[in-house]
Amino acid sequence: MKWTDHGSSIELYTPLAFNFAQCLVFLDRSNQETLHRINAGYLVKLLKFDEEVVFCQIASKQNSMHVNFPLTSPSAATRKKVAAYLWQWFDVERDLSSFYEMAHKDSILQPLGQKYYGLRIIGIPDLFEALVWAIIGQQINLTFAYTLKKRLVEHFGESLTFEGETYWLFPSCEKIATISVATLRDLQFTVRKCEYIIDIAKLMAGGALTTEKLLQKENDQDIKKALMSIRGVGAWTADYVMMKSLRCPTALPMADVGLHNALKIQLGLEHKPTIAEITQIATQWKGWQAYATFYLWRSLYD
DNA sequence: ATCCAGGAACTGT
DNA sequence: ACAGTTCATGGA
Repeated sequence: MKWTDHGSSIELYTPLAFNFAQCLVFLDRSNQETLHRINAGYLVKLLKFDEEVVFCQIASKQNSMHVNFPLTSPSAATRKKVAAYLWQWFDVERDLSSFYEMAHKDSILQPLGQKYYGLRIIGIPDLFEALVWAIIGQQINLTFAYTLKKRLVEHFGESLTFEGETYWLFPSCEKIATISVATLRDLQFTVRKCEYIIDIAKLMAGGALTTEKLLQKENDQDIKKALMSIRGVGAWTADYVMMKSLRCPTALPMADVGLHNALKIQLGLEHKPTIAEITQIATQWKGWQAYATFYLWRSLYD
């Protein structure tokens, strides 16, 4: 991580193949998003580390992201954690040169690699948030998924209001571990999803499931198996979480409807491609399946 | 109305 | 292992 701690602000130095504006397009894809906000080109996000809430304004500069704390004065240790979070969130560490090399030779990715050059996979560093968001999104349209997430966040998350706008933190697993299925049902989650989410909250609150434990596995197959052993986590959710939270570059959520739609559009097909066709197409993406998927998702927001 | 949505568990073969 | 069914509700 390359950064400077200025005390009242911090600065993260981003590589050439990094485009903040492209990342903002993805971050701005829903007007129901409650976990960050975009105001006149800068990004606002609430974070919390060790009981310390941090209000961050993130602006893009020439070769850096500049982060201000207009409402709180985080400690030096917390400033470092903020830097690490943002570095993770935007996948800044990743060297994309071989991805673009591959994309250049792939007829589908070639135009996307050029158009969205510098776009990073916007992650979900918090494993609990990633799992819950994936489960919420199972088999419902994205608009409704955002509605459900908003309800969950606004019922069980912490918030902070600044200049008339309220900013939210995703609820902790400890908090969700204490609520009942009936309580979640009231927010119009299905009984199954209530059970999945509360069970996972308990697993994580108890320390049985952590990012560290998953990353200690021998290989990605073992990580996927461990995730899929959790009730409510199938292949799609496992790959989604590996892609967005565990940062596995080869994760490929094969059953993803967004991926199917993007491919249909990019290939000019009448119908969505079959799993067999996608498997065939994806052989080109070896090592970069997650980035290929993300660039295709991005193509849905032009 | 009708189809489908950033699927997964369950059931029967 | 594999295919069909159920869950369950809103968006377009």
